Amino acid sequence: MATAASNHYSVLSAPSSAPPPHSESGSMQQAAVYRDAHTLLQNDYGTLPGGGHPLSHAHQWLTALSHGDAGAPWPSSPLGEQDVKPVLHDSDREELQNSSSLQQQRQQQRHPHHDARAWRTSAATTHIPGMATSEGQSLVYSQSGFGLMPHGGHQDQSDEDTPTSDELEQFAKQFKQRRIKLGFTQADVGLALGTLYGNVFSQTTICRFEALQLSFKNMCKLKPLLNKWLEETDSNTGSPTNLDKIAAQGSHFLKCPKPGAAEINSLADSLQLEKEVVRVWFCNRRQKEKRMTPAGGQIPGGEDMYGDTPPHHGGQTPVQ
DNA sequence: ATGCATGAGAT
DNA sequence: TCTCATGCATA
Repeated sequence: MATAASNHYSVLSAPSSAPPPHSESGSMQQAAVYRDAHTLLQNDYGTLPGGGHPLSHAHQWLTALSHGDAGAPWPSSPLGEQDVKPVLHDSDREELQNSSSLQQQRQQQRHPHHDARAWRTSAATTHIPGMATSEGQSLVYSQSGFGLMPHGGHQDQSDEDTPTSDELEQFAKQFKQRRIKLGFTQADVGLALGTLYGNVFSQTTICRFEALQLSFKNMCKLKPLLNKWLEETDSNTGSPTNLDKIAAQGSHFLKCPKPGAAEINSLADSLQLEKEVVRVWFCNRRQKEKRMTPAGGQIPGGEDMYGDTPPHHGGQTPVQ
């Protein structure tokens, strides 16, 4: 249960002297933010030290800031169902000595931690039994109610406009799966985006996207690009995967080990492979069949699975 | 995968 | 001056 580790979200630990409510800086960021955050946002912001700014649209989810003002750490959440968890910044301990760290702290801390989890994570019951050590700061993770999108506006578009955090989450997951299946690394994708649409991104960014560690706004911005890349790459690679193709040919072979030109054609077409490739595949397959069936001719079970079959000749093994 | 750093834009 | 988006370097 306490899977705290994996999700870094709570890191607890204020060593010995937990600093009292950090001033605004640190606390605010970590403090709040969760999917529902938006809701809160509006209320909270005003309180920000800087003088609340209109970041409303800016960060829908992640920005949940709290009013870090001295005073109350986080408002209880207006939401309703949330979990409260203790959070602490251990980082401070590293250098809670000087002020210089202030800036960094807030920035750094916030990213990795809450942003991401802000929207999506949450639910998991991971709550740390921990306790707020000395001061007991607690956070509120919301989780279930997300319907979230920015408040009352719109929220259901799936693609073009404002995706739901759920949609983003789903997309990210799907994206990662496909990317892997297609055999691309995060770095590849980032680079591809550059050559494809002009915006190059680093492995870091792609990674963060997949891990939902970017701000909501940022995710929304990147999604279309990644989606486009995915579609393009996908269609390029052909719908069927290499494995799918092999499997398809394999099953076809069972029915007709010696397909005619027409059949090869249609098969090649449906698999988006060159006719020649398919033809050779069948040749190899037949050959293999012979090899495996001794003169006596007692066929084993029928076929060995069709999953292997590396072509000899022209066959290149495109395996990912 | 993530800590730390930085430039850009908003305030 | 703060926040955000992003990247480098590295565990």
